[in-house]
Amino acid sequence: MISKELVGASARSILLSILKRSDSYGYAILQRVRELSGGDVEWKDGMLYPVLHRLEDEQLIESFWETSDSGRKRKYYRILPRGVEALEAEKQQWLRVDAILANLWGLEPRLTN
Amino acid sequence: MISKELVGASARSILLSILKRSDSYGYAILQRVRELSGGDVEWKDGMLYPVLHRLEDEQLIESFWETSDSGRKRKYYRILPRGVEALEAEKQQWLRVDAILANLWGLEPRLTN
DNA sequence: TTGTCTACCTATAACTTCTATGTATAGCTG
DNA sequence: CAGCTATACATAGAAGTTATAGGTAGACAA
Repeated sequence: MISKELVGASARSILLSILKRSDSYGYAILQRVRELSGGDVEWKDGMLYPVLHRLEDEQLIESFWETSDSGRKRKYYRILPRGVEALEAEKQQWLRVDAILANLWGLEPRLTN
Repeated sequence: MISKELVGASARSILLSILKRSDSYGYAILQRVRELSGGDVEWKDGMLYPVLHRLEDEQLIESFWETSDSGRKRKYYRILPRGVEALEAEKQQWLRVDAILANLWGLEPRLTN
């Protein structure tokens, strides 16, 4: 299990990264995260939706409704240019902190780009 | 500048890592962090002390007073065995999340040991 | 018709964090 | 020696965040 601080600190980056790859909707995102983390990161839906709404408020993503073949309605999210920029900034910050920790832990620094 | 979420998520690991290397006290820790991060992580003292007290409450570290040559009193902190274990756990968590992000970002996975 | 999975949403209690502020001493400079 | 800066520690409380628990509802299978 991953601590809630870490989950919180990585949530926006993970969400934006998933949406950068392709548009998606809440339920599918939850499954994707579970899959990516091998079950270590267990987001509840009640945690995900407020974050999505927040990202939308900040105009990093936008949403649109679609109806699936089964007739079920899904609210899709799409990353916006501002979101791509924000993701890049968050990535740089993550790598910066990672470098500090790697240094303290005597790990090889990551070769960025 | 690093976001407060990331600062928060890394704070305990950074503190425990510093103390694992050697005992230290608040003011010196602040300077060490500033130095390690090249100024990117700017902890205020009002942010540090509550975290130190918290770690002490959790018995991950302990404190003792010393008087420096200059006659100034300093409250030193020393990592406890439980703290070393906690640090190792936090490290594993960090690396786990880092692996997820590295995957999403198409970076080389870090070779852990 | 009962249950499970899909799908979305929100109020609020609980928690955390930062700001502002306080105390006090050492040592330097004019 | 007055005034300033750096050192050193501490906490109250405002402001903010987050997780829990709860709610709605349709599709589908047993």
